[in-house]
Amino acid sequence: MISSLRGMNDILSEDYERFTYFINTATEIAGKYGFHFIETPLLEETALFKRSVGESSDIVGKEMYQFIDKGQNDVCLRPEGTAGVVRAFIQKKLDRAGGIHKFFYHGAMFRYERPQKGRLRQFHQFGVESFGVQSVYEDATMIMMVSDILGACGIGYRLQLNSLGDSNCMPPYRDSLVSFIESCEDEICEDCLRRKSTNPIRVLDCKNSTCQALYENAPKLIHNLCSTCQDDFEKLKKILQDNGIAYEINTNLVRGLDYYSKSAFEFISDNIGSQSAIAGGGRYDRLVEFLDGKATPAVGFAMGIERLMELIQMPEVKREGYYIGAMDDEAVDLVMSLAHRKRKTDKTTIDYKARNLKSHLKAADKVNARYCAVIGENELENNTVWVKDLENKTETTLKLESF
RNA sequence: GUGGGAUUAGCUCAGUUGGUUAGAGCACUGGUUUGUGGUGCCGGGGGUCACGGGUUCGAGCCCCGCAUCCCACCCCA
Repeated sequence: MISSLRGMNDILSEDYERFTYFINTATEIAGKYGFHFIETPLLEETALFKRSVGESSDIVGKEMYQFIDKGQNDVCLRPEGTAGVVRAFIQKKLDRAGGIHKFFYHGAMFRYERPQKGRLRQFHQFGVESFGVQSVYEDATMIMMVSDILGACGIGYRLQLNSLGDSNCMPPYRDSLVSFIESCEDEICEDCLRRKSTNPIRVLDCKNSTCQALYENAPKLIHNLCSTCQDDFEKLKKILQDNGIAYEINTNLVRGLDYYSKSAFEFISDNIGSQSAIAGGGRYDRLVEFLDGKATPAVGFAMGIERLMELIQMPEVKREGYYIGAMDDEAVDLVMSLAHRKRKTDKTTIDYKARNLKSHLKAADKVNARYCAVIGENELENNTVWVKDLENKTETTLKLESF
């Protein structure tokens, strides 16, 4: 037997119901916020991710499905969604067109990691990207949208916030942090030593307890923001407060992708195991120019659909449509024609075999039909059909024409 | 990449110190007078006990290997 690759799952039956319910709910809300669907390729040039996600990130460093195709192109299955959307935005020259452009997407992402609860090699994200809005109100709007989507699905969360600064305040902060790291270089772990030269900010969320103890005294970016970043961060907090969205500040929230600046946020669930981030995002004002576009402010987020699946409160399933069955072999042809007609307007299930009434009622119940319609000898003689409403338990006999 | 656990029917799981033909519940399926479902009753099918070796008169059970899954580290959605 051939089975699916490690970390790559089939989605069907009840899982599929939940999956599509989420997509539909999120799509509807994104529409209300004025976002439009964008589909980008699953396969992109490797350089796109190296330049956007960043070579220092784990994603690019060790998790990409990268290979050389038959035309000798170095390509990658996308590990995340933002890079492709930004590439499309630039390629369609929307950066030069100016104005505001808002997109949402959903689809498969690929990361070569060891699978565990809430972590797959092929997983699905729903994400949005907003281009051309520099205002911090848009950052708040992103968070409100995530909150709305989670709310509509009945999912509880904790929201963590941080500011990563901008090109004014980040570089000097980085320098002072590097000096600090060097001051205790002998005591930190190997990973941190590597991070010092690749992406020093990342040492802050090192899980090693010795390191954490040392970093207690490290300079915090949040205390070294320039006035613009500081003002925006204060404003963001105020907007969230005004709109009843609770948050906690996590100064160690740095996020694994290099392109973020200013607002960074993560939505956490405490009910799904150790892979607890259900949504994450932030501002990435420099990314469009890093990818050779005209400088354009941007902000976005992504949600991990598989992680949300078990948290979604599904609406109650209602009985729907018809089940049609025959009690006499002579009636099967008629049942077939009736079903064909009914399907123009209603969900209809039929049984090709003549059975007794009880069997048909059982079967109708099992497919969750609203009505069970049966044709037996009596009905055949009179050109009628017997119909029972399985919800109200009422029954009638109708002329075939009026069924 | 590093640990730990698991693997017996479609699913969830029993299976005694190693001893006949490996079980249960659910699911599936047939019947239950040609007339009433979701909740009655009676039947039925379904297993290379993950895979490969080894020990033994004898292995689902013990030993070794391997694969896969799960959980965690790491990182993230």
